[in-house]
Order: sequence, then structure tokens, then C-alpha cells
Amino acid sequence: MSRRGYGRDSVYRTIALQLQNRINAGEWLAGQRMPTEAALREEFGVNRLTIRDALDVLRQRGVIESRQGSGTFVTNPMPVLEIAVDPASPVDDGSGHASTRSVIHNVNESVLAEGPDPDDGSAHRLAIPRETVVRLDTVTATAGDPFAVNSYWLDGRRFPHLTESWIGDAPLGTVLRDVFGVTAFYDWRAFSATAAGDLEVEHLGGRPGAPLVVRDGVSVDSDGIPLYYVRRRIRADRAAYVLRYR
Amino acid sequence: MSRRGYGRDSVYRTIALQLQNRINAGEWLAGQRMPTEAALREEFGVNRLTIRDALDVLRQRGVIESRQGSGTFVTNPMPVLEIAVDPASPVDDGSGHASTRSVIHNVNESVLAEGPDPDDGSAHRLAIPRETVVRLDTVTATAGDPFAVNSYWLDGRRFPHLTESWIGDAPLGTVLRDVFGVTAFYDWRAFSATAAGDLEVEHLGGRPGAPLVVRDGVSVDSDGIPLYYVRRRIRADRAAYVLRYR
DNA sequence: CACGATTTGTTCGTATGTATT
DNA sequence: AAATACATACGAACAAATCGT
Repeated sequence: MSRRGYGRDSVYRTIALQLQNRINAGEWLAGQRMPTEAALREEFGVNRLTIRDALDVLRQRGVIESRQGSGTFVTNPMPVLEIAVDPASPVDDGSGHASTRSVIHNVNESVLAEGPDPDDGSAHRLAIPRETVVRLDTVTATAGDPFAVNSYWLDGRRFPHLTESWIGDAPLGTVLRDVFGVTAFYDWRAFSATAAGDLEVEHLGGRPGAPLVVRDGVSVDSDGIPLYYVRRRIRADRAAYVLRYR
Repeated sequence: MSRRGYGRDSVYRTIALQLQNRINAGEWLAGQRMPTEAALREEFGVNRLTIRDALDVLRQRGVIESRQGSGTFVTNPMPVLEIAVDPASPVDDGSGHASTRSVIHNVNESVLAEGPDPDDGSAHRLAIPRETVVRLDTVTATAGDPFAVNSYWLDGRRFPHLTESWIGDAPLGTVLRDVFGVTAFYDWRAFSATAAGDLEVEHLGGRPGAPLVVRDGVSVDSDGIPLYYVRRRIRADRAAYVLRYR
């Protein structure tokens, strides 16, 4: 016989399940504070570490959020931006294809860092030598509220001094058109997902490991020559990409 | 002065960073076993729980994977299925739009559960009364290897006895066409992300909280009447949706 | 096949640091 | 400044899974 449960029956999982049920039942509403770890420890009669393990499960799911010195709160579901993608139009005008139910306006993009390519496998997507690949990290925001972190890989020879010639906080597509006179077209775009790392948490908030929507792809010029490879990361609780067919 | 670091300087984060660097440097290759927690505890001179906290960070990122009784292993990156989406074609033929670099073949779909709608907000997407909404959970697999969990919400009056009339393990689109004689068209599709829950882990493997690609949307018949709302979840380390414009 | 050694998983106890109120 | 609440860290013990003998 086992004195303690295990796996799905382990104490912390059982407590996590009960807390989830009570949240679902509305015992603690979104934005409200939950009982303190000490109080839960008291109620369930277990060690505080066990309570923390249980809360970890819910933190993991994004159901709750803890702030040191303040308390643990039920997550307030944020409004979801709707980023419209015209399935038929391959023209990348930099910002015009971004619209929303809650209206994305004042989209701006600012440069975080520029440098050589620390990654593998991006040079071949651009069909250029590895040494000439330049990486650019940016943050996209609407109304001062950052909602996406982007990494671009470009040909450093074709676009020299890109950061210096960046106009204000315009999107990259606009910079390429206005400064370098090239129009970008979609070659391909892919939708995937990943877990938030330090960079994303720093600029987008949220917790490490939180699910992010990833949209990556390659844009080409009118001759079909690759211009850049881009990897955009957006908090999944903030935005979704929508394709409308009607 | 502080005897212990905090935040980014905390012991477990520092150890996590060092371990990540050593993995990146190739000290332990993908699929290989890492030192035991006891060995790491010895090497870093900290408590085993602190080592576990550090390993949790990497587990969280999906960098490593631990198996009880066996050890902790560097994650073996799985081949990524490429699910092609024709941006221009709104016809949902059930399976034909799924292809891949690594070739998705033998796509099949089997029913997990059927029942009333436990969710809110799906009835209005179908523009039907809430009581008539039926929910259907399925698993999609290729060559016997499950890669997606799907939830469908349909009109129970229009598609009665759906589970009983399900033909073998055909995709839903095929069932609707062959059994009910309706062709499904995309109304809209959205790409988002979420964290894996118990149902997804059970059928797709991976760890709870792992990022999943979510593709949801509504399909309509030739008259524009909504047929179903679908929410498909795929392991992000297994697959990505690709739109090709050329 | 049984058994023991090894390894990760879970839980308790305790102490202290840091942030918030 | 004090109280409160979460964050980090150490020590110990046992449970459960795995693997080799």
C-alpha cells in the first residue's frame, strides 16, 4: 500500500485540480486575489512547498499569476487582437494587412538589436553566404503597447546601415520601400507556436514558457529574389491571425 | 548585501543558464543522457531541489526531458510536419489540403467522444440554439502516429447520429460529403497557440504546458450556412501550417 | 522472473531573502 | 517601520519507475 498518492493522484495535482474547479465555479473571479499560500497550506493541511507545486500547475497553464509581496491572482483574460491576413494578396506593405476587431492603430516598430547571424539555417533560406547575413530584432507595438517581437535576417550587403537609415518607428516593409525602393511580396508564411523565452518575456510580459504564436516566412522582391526571413512572436493570449475566405 | 542572488542571479537560474550553454556547446547531444541530479548536485555544490529547479527551467523550454527511473535526456528534435494551406482555395475537402515535406499520408481521424457542448460561445458561431450544439472530439493521425486533437461543434439536428454513421476513420469533411452530401467551404480560419492540457498530452504525448499550434475556424456549406466550428491542436514541435504564395 | 541498485518524483520541515502594502 | 506574501535554498526521507544482474 502507498501512504501517499502518485502521478495523477499526487497531493499537489489533486489540490491543483480542486483549485481549478473552484476557479471555474467562480469562487475567485478573474483579477481577484486567491488565498495566500499560508492559508491554503492551512486549509489543505500540507506543506507550503506542496501548495506551491499545485499553484505551479495553474501558473503553468496561465490560469493564475503570482506577484511577490502582493499575492496570487486569477488571470485576467486580455482582449485578443485579431490580425487579418488576406489569403489572396501576397503584397507585404508592412502594416496595411494588420487590422483588428479591437482596431490595431498606430502600429510602430522599433529596433532592439542588430548584429551578425547567431543562428544556423537562415542563410540558406535567403540563398546568400552565411557571413553576409545580418540579424535584426524589433518590437512591434500598437498605441505604445508592445504585442510582438520580431527577428529579421537580411542580406547585409543589399541593405547596409539599415538601423541608421531606419525612419522613425516605421515597419520594416515601409523602410525597405521608402529607403531602398523595393517592394516586398510574400513567398511563404508559416504558422507555428513556441514557448516564451527571456527576450519575449522582457518585451511582451507574461511568464517564461507561455505559448506564443509564431509566424515566420520569407519575403521576396518583384524578381523573386529573397529579401528577408522573418520570425514574429506574439503572445497567444493577446492575438491571433485570421484568414477570411468570404 | 545579499548572501544569495535573486531573480536572474538566483542560483537555479544561473545553473539553468550554464546547463543550457553546455547543451548548446554540444557537451550533451540530442537524445543523450545528462548527468544525474545527484551528480549535478555534487558538481554545483547545491541542494538537489535547487538542481531540480534549474532542470525545470529547461524542461519548461522543452530542451530536456526526464524519465523516472531512467534519467534526464536532451530532447531529440522531432521532424516537423509541414501542413500546406492553399491561401486561395476555400474548399475544405477534408484531407487533400494536407501535404508535407515529410509526406503526410494515410491521414485518418477517429472519434474520441461525443456529447453536448460543454463550452460557451460556440453556438453563436454557428448561429443555432445552444441546446442543439453537439461537440465531437477526434484525433488525427498519419501512419498510425497521432499528430492533432480536434474538437468540432456542429448542429445536432442537421447531423444526427454522426458517430454511428462515421465511415471508418475518414476525416470529418469526407464524412459530411459522403454521408450527408454537403461540401464544406472555409468561412474563416485563425491561427493561434495554447498550452497543452491533459487531453492533448494523453493523445499527443509531450508535457503539460507545451506549446500547441491552434487552428480554429468555421466551415460553411455552398449556401453560406455554418456547418461546424472546429478547433484543432497540434504539437508545435511536430507541425507547422505553411502558406505558399508562389 | 525476482531482486537490488539507480534515478527521478513527491512531500515534509525549516530558514531566509525580497517585494509589496 | 512593520507586517504580509511570495521567492529561493537547504536537508531529509520515501515512492515509483527503470534497468541490469
